[in-house]
Amino acid sequence: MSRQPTLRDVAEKAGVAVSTASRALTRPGRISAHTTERVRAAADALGYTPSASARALSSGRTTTVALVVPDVTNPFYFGLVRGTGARLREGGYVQVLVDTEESAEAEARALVGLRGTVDGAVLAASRLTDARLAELAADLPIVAVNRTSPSLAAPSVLIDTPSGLVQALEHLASLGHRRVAYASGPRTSWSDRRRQAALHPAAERLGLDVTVLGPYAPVRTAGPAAADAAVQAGVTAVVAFNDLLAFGILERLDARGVDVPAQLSVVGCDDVFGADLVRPALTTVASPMERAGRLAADLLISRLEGTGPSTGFGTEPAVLPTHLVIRASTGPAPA
Amino acid sequence: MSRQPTLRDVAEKAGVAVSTASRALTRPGRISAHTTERVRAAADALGYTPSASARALSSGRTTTVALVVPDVTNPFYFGLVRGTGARLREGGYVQVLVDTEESAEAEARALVGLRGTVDGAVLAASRLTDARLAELAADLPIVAVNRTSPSLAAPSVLIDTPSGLVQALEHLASLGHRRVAYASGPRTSWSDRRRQAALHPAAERLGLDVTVLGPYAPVRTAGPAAADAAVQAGVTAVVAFNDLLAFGILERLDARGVDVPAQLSVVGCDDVFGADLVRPALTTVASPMERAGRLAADLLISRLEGTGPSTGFGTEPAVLPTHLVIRASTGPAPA
DNA sequence: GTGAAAGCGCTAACAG
DNA sequence: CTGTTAGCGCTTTCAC
Repeated sequence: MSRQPTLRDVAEKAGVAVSTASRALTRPGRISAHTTERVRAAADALGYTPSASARALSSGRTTTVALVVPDVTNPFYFGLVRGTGARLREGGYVQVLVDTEESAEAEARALVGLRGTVDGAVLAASRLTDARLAELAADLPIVAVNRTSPSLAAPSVLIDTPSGLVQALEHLASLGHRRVAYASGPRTSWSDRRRQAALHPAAERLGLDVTVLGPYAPVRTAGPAAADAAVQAGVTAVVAFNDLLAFGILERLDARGVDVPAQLSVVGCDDVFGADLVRPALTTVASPMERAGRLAADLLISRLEGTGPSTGFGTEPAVLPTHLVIRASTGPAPA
Repeated sequence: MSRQPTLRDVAEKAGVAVSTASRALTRPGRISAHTTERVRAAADALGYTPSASARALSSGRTTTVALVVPDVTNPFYFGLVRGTGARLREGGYVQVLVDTEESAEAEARALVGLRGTVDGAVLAASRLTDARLAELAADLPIVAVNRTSPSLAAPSVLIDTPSGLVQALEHLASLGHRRVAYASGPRTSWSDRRRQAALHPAAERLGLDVTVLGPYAPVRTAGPAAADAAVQAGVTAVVAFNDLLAFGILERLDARGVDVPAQLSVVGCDDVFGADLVRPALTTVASPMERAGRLAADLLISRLEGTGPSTGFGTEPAVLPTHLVIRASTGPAPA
């Protein structure tokens, strides 16, 4: 190939002005059918494909949006990826996924770098400080998922995991458990704080004695420590910050010969891939991630296209309900 | 904010020409320390961030590359994502992930849409036809992973799963198995054909009787059918096209009360997340996906920067070895 | 309905 | 070392 054909080449070949060619290709209404046809023909005779950056530079729009996640390989985000992807595709946008590897700095860098490359972004579990987030949101339309803050000038959607945890507590209480442990997540985790805040009042109401263990990293390898701590604490049930942690707990318990659920019940959070693969299958709080993704993309699109509920700014976060999925890892409290 | 500051604003504020500002910001060598400092100061006083599309348009470089996968939520690709991501970051590139949802058309569309947005792309398990692939590769530097073709004018890296399968066969033979089944993948899968081709000669050499079952979709829900077929075939071991399928087989076997590995041994492929989570833990062929990712990114970068082994074109595919991970799902053949 | 021309923000020669 | 000057390929007024 000598050189990618440009719109100019197309126009020349069709015998029209570049502006006409541009219109014919992008706004098929205002040009005569005949001309449009000629241009179209010339375009694919030449194998013409528009330059994204040129188009972006002159129009200010890229029709692509970013989904920024802390870790693409965390199964928790799978549903989100699918949900935003589906809605975005319907809206004619291309989705690009950016992995920040749990780093606030990488997240900020990506967001800055993306300016001009994407029309907007959906931020999942953003690690940014409120201030930095607000600052970046001023430059790029943003929708946050599982993250919000008073100062945040962007729509957000929240997964109501705290209420799911309360359901888990009720479930355990109904099985006769009295002493349960909560294997907490990272101290810096906003989600963990929300969960703990919901846990204590519910425990009180249900007459449950809740011991907080941890904090633990939300990964499988942190499970053994949590399992040992739970056994030590003498509880009959343990609720984990997330499924990954619960997987590790299950493994350790198995290795120590502690029978689940006969001696100890285990509850996870998120219902990720694998939760029904482990033995015993994990009772867990399921989040409607795909719905969350669709909703987030929806909010972003209406913001981008000026449609929808005014600006969406200052709106209360959309809160999505979760539900408890009861599997084999929970059972009656030991006598 | 009224308007994003441009390089021009920075230059004005610093009292220099835009070109000087440009150089000060991007090539800190050729400008006096003093001027560079002034420009830098002006830039962040204004909160200047360069426009990606303008830069791309005029320089022809975007410093971002795409990783195109059939399904981002398939754990098989996790290592790849990490590998390319790491190498790309080291090289100063931004990685964007594109999910084609197993559709050749979406893949082609993405690739065309990406032209001008990315400098190149790593294609994992491309679904495109040879012709279409060659055509697109002419427009955009591409490196293929687990896909190659005679006509392909792009470097490629292959995972040598076939040899891993042969190791699995040897393992089974050494355990006394004589009759084994292969639960095959999609008929259109290039990988499956390669695997079958390796399977038969090895089986012959080892004196194994191999029955091919399927084809099955490479998903967990296809497992039960495969499990039933294996039982019906009267084999003592079954090797699955991939781990997902093996998971489904394990589940079904458990449900039917068939003891693994006492009555039937099961081997998977890929060693994905979850393989050591299931019970019994799955014996499987592990692929060095992270290495593959690094290598692919490496090849792409040297192609982009004109470094490395000439063009890399016409090069033989790089082949990466796999190894068998023996866990609890395989054992001695039943007497 | 169609053409001419003016940039979008930046980089890259080419002069000094 | 720094300023001037062209564009990169496209969209978009503004005329005709």
